[in-house]
Amino acid sequence: MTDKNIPKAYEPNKVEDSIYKKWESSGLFEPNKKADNKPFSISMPPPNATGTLHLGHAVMLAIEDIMARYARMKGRPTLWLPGTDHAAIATENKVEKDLLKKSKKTKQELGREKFLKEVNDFVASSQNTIKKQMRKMGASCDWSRERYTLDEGLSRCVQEVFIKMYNDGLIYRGHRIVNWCTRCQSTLADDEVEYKEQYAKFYYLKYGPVTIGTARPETKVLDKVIIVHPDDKRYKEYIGKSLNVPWIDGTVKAIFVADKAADMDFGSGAMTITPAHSFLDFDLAKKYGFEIKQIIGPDGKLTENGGKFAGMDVREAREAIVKELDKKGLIEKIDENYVHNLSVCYRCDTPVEPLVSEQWFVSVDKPAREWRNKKQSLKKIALDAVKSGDIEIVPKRFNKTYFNWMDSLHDWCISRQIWFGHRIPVWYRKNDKSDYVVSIKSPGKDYEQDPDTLDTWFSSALWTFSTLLDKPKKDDTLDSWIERNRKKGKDLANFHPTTVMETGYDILFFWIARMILMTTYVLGEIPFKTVYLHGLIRDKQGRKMSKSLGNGIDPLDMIEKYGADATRLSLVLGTTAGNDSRLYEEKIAGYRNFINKIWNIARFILTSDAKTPVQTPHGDVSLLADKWIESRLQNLISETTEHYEKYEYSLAGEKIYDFLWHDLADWYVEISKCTDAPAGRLSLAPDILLQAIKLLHPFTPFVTEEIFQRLKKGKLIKTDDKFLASSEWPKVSTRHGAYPQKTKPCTEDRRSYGTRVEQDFKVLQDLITAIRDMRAKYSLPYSEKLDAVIATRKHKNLFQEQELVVEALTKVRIQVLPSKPVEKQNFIRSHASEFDIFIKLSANHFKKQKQNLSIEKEQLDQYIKILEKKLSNKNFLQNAPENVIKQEQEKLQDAEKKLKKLVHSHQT
RNA sequence: GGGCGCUUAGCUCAGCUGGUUAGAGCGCUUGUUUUACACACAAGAGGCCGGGGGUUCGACUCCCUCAGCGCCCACCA
Repeated sequence: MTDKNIPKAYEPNKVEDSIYKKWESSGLFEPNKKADNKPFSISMPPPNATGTLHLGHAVMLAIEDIMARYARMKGRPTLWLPGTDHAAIATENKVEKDLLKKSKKTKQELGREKFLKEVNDFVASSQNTIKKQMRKMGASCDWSRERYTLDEGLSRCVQEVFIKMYNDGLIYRGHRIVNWCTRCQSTLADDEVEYKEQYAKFYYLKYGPVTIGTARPETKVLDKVIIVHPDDKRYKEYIGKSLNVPWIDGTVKAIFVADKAADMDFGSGAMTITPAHSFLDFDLAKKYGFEIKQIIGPDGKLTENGGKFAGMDVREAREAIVKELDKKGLIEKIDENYVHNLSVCYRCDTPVEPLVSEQWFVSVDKPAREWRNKKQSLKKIALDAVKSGDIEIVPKRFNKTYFNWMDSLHDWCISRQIWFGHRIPVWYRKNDKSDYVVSIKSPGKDYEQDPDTLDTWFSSALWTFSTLLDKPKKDDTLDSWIERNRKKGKDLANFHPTTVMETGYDILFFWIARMILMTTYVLGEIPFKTVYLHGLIRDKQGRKMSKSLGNGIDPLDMIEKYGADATRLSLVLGTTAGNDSRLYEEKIAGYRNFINKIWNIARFILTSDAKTPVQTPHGDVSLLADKWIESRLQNLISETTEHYEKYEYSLAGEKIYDFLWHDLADWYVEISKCTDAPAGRLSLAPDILLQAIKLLHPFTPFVTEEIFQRLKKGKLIKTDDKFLASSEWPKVSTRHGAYPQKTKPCTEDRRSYGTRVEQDFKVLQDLITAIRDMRAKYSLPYSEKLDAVIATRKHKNLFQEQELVVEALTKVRIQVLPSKPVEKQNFIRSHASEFDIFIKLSANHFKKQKQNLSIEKEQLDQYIKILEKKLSNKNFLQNAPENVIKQEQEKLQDAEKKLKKLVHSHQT
């Protein structure tokens, strides 16, 4: 069978989309019900519904697709569940900005309902973009089960979980200090705050008999408690006393309190506290029962407590207050070079104000539920899930990071003062906030729903199981709903806990930790058995990719230019779990070349008519090359399967790459080209290629599928599989009379790696390379046929057998002898450890070679003499700088080495 | 301050539980229109595996230490 209609170069954008469509419509992305192995499931970390595909998504999709495709081919019912995230603050911010630009209106002006309609419209229109882009990547996820964090089922789940937690006393409303973004007008969780180092003025202020330091004088208006360390001798006399102190807005009555919170070595060792605007001070105030008075309001302006500064925004107030302090002579000095960690909002970069506010919290320390026969807190359970080994984190070192974070976890503030998201299912009686009902439906007309929404991570935390639940019934409670879904045949029963959670290490805390926290609570089981963390993609210099630096790479551009397969390889190969990797275009181009290489191996096989296809794997394989490639393939299958199992995708991919290019293409195909072997021999190529592209398919689904279809159409392989994507994973076998597997190093002789066949073939390769080397060194073009004598005892039979192969690949006719030829005239020689090569040249040619040699040798000799003379010159040695002498010595050594080599290789 | 990672060829990186001659891609040098591929082929150059010390028959690999780079967490009034 031949097919001459194959493009010379693989053209990904001509085939990828249609291949994807065929896969998707065939239903192969849905779990195979006939498969009877243990199920494999993976929840896709949902990209933001309004985002576009970036490299972070691309890596995620590439790795997860590898996992899913591998599992599928291994015969496991495989579910990779896709979805999108409403990304509350991020989306709301975006729409807010657009709105302001478009119609110069704020969201408040528009009103809640209309604004939410805007947001939902925007989501609906942009959601499809990212879904299309995910398909471009080749992601084999089950679109029939696609979910959205704000869809009906998930919203219900979120609210039901809230209610359950409230009833269990795990969600409470509290007046506490929180991080407040004055731009978003909302609270932020601890980990939604970022810190930016910057220079700030640091003021030393006279406060009665002591000096206090601060970078934020505007918060200090009402300060009247001085904390000093109990062991601090300087302030011993004051402890417990109170005195009148002239201060910003008149005189305040200040008291001294001893607490170890004060650092004796920092500043003056004395500090005043601002309970309403500092986490540490808030705790101290609670501890001692001090008054907590708000100075800064949610609008970022000073409240009426700020006296004459009330109404000023923070910056203004700072200036005014510093002026006032200066006027009163209370400024001792100002340090201009103070490095300050400014806290900013992770979404909009606005400085964050810690302030006291009434919010909803999840308690992580209260006893929550039974876990291993003991009632334990959310935190304890989440710690145990990893400590016990039930959840395995890859790479392991992130266990420690996880424990550290979990250990120091505080109660989680879950209410956000934004509109887009899951509204808190709490209803207040009008005019009385303390009279409220927690329920999904309104309890009555005189009730109003809490205007706040839930932290976006609250819904994400339920992702692995909430996406597997069926449609809730009207009167379902969380428990009845879950109970029903635990029944045999239901997705939750089949696929939860999920097998793997794959994501970037940057959201270990945001997401992974919270999923563990919430899922163990709701279901009493872990959300996933393994967490695989990938690293971040950086540019070639190792910098983060960002819009402002303009160093970003758009994965879609790369797919367009080089194909999805090449793009995927560039994101997975040469990387390891948990480590960042660098990406640049040449790297992708390199993998494009590889894809093209595979294409051309297939093209060769498809277009060469000399070979009879192998109908069935058979035992009659007697040629060394056949045995060798078969042995290599079997090793490849066993090695790469092991790597896949251990999540070592980079290693697996590189080994397949190496096999296809450097074993199959460079040697097997080359040999098969030039041997006039009997039909049926050297014709394993189609089958070997098939096995290899199966192994590679999870990495490069498109090109391998395209090749498979063409091999099938050309009847070069025997298969009933509709798609390569749904074919069976290769198994290690001894078919084709393959030799036994390469084993671990033997105990008695560690040098005897590999099989006999592979060793023999290696020697053959060495011989061919050595002859080619001689051709290059002596400038002997391949157009000139040559004769050579190979002297070897050890490999006499091998070389004699492989005479034709050697001749075809080197254009040198060889004669194999057990010893060196007697007549050595006109021979050039090369020596290897187990054989010697003597190539016969014509008398003329030989003379020319000798001349070349002698000229080169003479030049080197002269150079060495000069250097030696220089280095024995006392003057030079005494006066020249050390590094120059060293350089000269090195030059001499190099030259001597070169000469030795030259003489050696030209010996006749 | 606490924790973690990295340092291997010019560049970007592999190298699993210690064991052949330390590998790959790109780049470089030389040659080649060899009937799959110039997105190619062939050959080659290039490495005290960050420094020092230790364990071992044997260390890129394990331990200690120093140096440089990077990340995460905490956060100082």
